[in-house]
Amino acid sequence: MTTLKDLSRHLGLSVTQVSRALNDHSDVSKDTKERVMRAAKALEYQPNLLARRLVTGRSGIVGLVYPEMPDPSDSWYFTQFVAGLSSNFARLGRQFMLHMSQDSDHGIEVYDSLVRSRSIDGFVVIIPEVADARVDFLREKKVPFVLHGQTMQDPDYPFYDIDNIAVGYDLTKRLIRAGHREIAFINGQEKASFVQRRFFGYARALAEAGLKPRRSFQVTGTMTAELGLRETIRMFQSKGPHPTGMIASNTRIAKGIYDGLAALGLRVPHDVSVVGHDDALPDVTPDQLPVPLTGTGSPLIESWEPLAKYLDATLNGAKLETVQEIGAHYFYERASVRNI
Amino acid sequence: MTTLKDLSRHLGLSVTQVSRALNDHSDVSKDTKERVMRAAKALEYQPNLLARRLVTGRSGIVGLVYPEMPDPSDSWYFTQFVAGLSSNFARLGRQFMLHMSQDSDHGIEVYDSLVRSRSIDGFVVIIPEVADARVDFLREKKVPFVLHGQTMQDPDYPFYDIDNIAVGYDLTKRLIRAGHREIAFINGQEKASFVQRRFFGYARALAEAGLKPRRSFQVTGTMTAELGLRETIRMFQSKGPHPTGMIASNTRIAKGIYDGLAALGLRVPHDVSVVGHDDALPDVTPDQLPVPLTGTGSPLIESWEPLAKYLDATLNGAKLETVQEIGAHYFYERASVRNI
DNA sequence: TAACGTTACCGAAACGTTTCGGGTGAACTT
DNA sequence: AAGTTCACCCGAAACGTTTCGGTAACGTTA
Repeated sequence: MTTLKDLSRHLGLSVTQVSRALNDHSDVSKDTKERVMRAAKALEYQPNLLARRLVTGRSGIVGLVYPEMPDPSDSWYFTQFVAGLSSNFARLGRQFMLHMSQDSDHGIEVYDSLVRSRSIDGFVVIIPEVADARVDFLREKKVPFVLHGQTMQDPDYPFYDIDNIAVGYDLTKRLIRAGHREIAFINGQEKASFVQRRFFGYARALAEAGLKPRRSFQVTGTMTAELGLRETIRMFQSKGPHPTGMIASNTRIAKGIYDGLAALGLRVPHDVSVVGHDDALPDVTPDQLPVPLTGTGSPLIESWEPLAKYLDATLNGAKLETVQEIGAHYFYERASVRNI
Repeated sequence: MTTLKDLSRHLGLSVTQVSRALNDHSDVSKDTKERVMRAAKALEYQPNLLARRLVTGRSGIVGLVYPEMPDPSDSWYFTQFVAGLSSNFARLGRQFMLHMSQDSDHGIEVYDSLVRSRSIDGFVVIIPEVADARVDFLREKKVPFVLHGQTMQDPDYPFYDIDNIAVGYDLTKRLIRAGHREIAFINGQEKASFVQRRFFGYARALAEAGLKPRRSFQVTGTMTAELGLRETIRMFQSKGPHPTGMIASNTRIAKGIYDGLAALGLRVPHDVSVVGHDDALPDVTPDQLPVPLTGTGSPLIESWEPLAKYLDATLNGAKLETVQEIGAHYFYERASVRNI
C-alpha cells in the first residue's frame, strides 16, 4: 500500500507538497501537480481515508436511521428510499450507512452516539413528526441533516418537501367545485407532519367555502386499505349526515374507501365522489382502481436525489436557501368525481 | 468532547493506563479500572472512532454491495435483506454500509476501492454465481467476507447456505415416488450457483430412478410468474412428450405454472402435478395458490442473522469451521401432487 | 536601494488512539 | 541476601494524513 511518504520519497518532494498537489492547492506549480498525479497513478496510490478522517475530523459518511422494521406493505417505500439514497450518495462520492433502530434505542440516543463517536457527518431524517425530537436534537447540536418533509415551525434547516397544505387544499377544493358540502378526509398518522398540513389545507378550503369541518369526518391512522375500508363503513353506518365526497391521503386508503363503498352498495362516482393523493408507488396506482382516481400526485421517487444533493451541499458549506425545496405536485383529472 | 488525555489528566494517570483500563487489559488493577470507568461515564467520554480506526487500521464497518437497482418484484427480498443485515450488525456493535452498484462500477472495482481506502473491514456477498469474480477477488486479497450461498468449488470461506442439491433432489424424488417419469424443472438464472445445485440434485434423483433428463425440460430465467407461465405453455404446445410433473424453483414460478396450466385447460394435480421451493417471502405463499403447493421450504429470513454473526466472528478471528453453515430446509406435503 | 508581493516549496505539529518496550517496588523463592 | 516473579504503571512511538508557519528566490514598485 503506497502512502504519501512513499510518493514523496519517490518524487524527491516533501510530503506536504505531495498532499497539496493531490488536493489541487494553489501554491503548487502546474508542473509538479502533473508529475505527482502521474506518480500517484503509477504507484496506485489511494489515500488512507482513516488517516484523512482523523485529521479533518470528518468521516465522509452520511447516515439514515430508519425508525422501525419495515413491514411488507412498506417494503417498496423502504426499498426505493434506501436504494435511491444510497446510489445518489455513491454518485456524490459519499458512503452511506444504514442503521435500523433497535428496541433498545430510545429516540435520539442513536444519533447522539453516532455523532459523538465521529462516525457520521450528517443525516437524512424521514417521516418527521409535528414536533420532532430528532430534528430538535440535531439542530441543537448543530449536526448537519436534511429532512424529508418539514416540522410545523418555519424550517431553518435543509429539507425537501412537497406543499402538503396545497395538496389538502386542492383535493378539498376539487370536491367543493363539484358541489359537495359534506366532505370526509381519511388521512395518515396523527403525529406525522404532512398529515396535519393536509388537514390544514382541507380546513382552509372548507372555510373559504363557508363550510364547517366535522370532527367525525377527519380520521387518522396507518395508511392502509384496511383503514379506508373500516372508516368508510363506520361513517355511513353512523347516524347524522353522510359524506358525499371523500378524500384519501394515499391510493391504498382510496382502495379501502372503494371497497367500503362497494360493500355498502354505493357507486363511485355516482353516489359518492372520491379524490386522493398518489405517491406513485407501484403497489396501488390510481389507474388500476375500479374507477380511476382523480386527485393530486407527486412521485416520491423524485425526492431521493434532492435529499442526497442537499445533504452533500450542506456538508460542503452551502447556504441554507440553496438546500431547501418545495417540490412540484400535479392534479390529475380522472373519473372518480361527479358534479352534484 | 472529552478525550483520553482529559481523562488521564483528571485521574492523574497516564493516557496508556486509561486506554488499557477502558479496553479491559490485564495489567490494570481492578481498582483503577473502576475509577476510570466511573470517570469516563461522568465526563461522558466516548472514544473517537476515527482515531481508533487509524491506529488499528480497521474501520469496524461492514458493507453490502448490492449488485443492481431492485425492481418492485424484488422489493421485499431487498427490504428483508438490507433491514435484516443492518439490524443484526447494529446489535453486534458494527456499522453497516450499503453501496448500490453504479453503472460505472465494473464488477469488482467497488470492492477494490472500498478495501484500498480502508473504508470497510468485510463484506456480505449475495447471489453468488457459479464462478464468481467477487469471491475470487476477495479471497485473493484476503479480505474477510461471508457468502450467502456457495460457489461451485469447495468453500474455503465463511458462508450460510441451504442444501440446494438436496432441495432439487427432494422435489424431484417426490414426483418420482408419485409415479412421474416426465418431470420438468423451471429454475432461476443459469449463472446463479443455487440454480446449478438444484439441477444437480434433480439429475441425481432422475439417474437413481433410471430416468434420462431431457434438455427441453430444464429451463432457466429470472424467477417470475411470467417465466413459469411462458415456459409451461411452450412445453405443452411443443410436440414430443409433455411433462406430467413440474418443479418450480420458487413460488412465483409456481404461480406462473398454475396460470399456464389453467390456460391450457389442465388441472392441478389431476392432469399435472407441481412441486416447488418456498422462500417464505410474503408475495406468493404456497397456501395462497389455487391448489396449495407441495414442496420444500426454507425461510430466507433465517439467513440474515447467521450471515451477520459469521462475518462478525470472522473479523474477530474465528476459525473457519465455526462460520460455515448449511441451514435446514423442510418438506411440506400439501395438495399439488397426485399419484399416477 | 529598500520594501514588498508572489511563487513554490518544506519541517513539524496536530488529530486521538493503541501498543511497544520498558520500569518500579513488593512479595516470593532459593 | 540475592535473585526471580508479579502486579501495576508509564513515556514515546506509531498510524497517514492535513495544515500552520516559515523561507528562499525573484521580480515589481516607490
